[in-house]
Amino acid sequence: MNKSPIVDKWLAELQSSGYRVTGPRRVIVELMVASTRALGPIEVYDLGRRDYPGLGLVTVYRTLEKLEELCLVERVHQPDGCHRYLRATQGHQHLLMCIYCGEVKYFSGDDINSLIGRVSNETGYEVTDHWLQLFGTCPQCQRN
Amino acid sequence: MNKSPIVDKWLAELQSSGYRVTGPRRVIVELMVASTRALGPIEVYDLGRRDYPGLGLVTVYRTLEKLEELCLVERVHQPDGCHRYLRATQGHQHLLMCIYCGEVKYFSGDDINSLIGRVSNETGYEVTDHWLQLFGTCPQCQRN
DNA sequence: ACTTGCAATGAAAATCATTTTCAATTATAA
DNA sequence: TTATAATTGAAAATGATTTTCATTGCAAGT
Repeated sequence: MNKSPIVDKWLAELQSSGYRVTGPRRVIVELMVASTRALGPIEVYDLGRRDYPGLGLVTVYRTLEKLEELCLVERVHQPDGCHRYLRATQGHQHLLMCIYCGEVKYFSGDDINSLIGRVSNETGYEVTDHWLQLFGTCPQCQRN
Repeated sequence: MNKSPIVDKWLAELQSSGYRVTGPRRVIVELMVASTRALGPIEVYDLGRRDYPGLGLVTVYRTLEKLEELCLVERVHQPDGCHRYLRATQGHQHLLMCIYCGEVKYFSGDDINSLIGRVSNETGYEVTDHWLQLFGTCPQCQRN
């Protein structure tokens, strides 16, 4: 596994947040940094064990949770109710994800913040979360 | 339980689709027709047993599934991964749901179909599903 | 380098929503 | 009224995720 400044940055981020840098975490970070696809916990588990055979699924869950907390990855909901994890983008973007392989494309939606402000005013709701996501089949998976 | 032409319509819909009209289904249909909130399966189960004590949770799931299939209710995803069910609206609308009580407000988003068409063209993805949803706390629940 | 305390680990068990199985019941077409 | 296939509810199974807990191993301080 080659050195990557981004991997180092993530590990430093963990460290400076009071978390320890361990073997399992290193492997998971490397995977997440390298992937352009959104990965499910089991995928991370399977891929991770190639480099670190003792890796436990529980640790995968716990590490992804911490990385999400540090805004290094984001958790993406899927129509089937399961989740995938993806390197976080700077700023909030909207995405189109392939439901088969997790490949992700970003797109610029219309400004959702003004929509949220408007709807919030009209309804009196305190809006705490929003989803603008598209799902589909990527060109690659369409061939399979 | 009072007569309701909408309840009758739903039951007729079940019937004409080859499904049987049974006690449990009648109760669930009455609940769903009457509710302005999105209800979770357990809620439907608890409410339903007031009128029909023998009602089983499994039957709730199965009936909601059929009602969704007939486009009489729609299933709403929540941030926590669970689902709620809500009387379907005519046409596709976007909603803002209270994560505590399930109260729902509809809002007109910008036309999402043109967005989908555009993104689909640009990426080569075949878009099969989309989410434009807001979550928050309704005025009522903000007081509790 | 060497302790040492506390965070992190992995296995197993627990949980929670949902689905399946199956024997008993019941709606409805004939 | 009867026959039959759909429907039911209980219990068990499932699948994703979380918790528990005894063991391991970072890393801060000597």
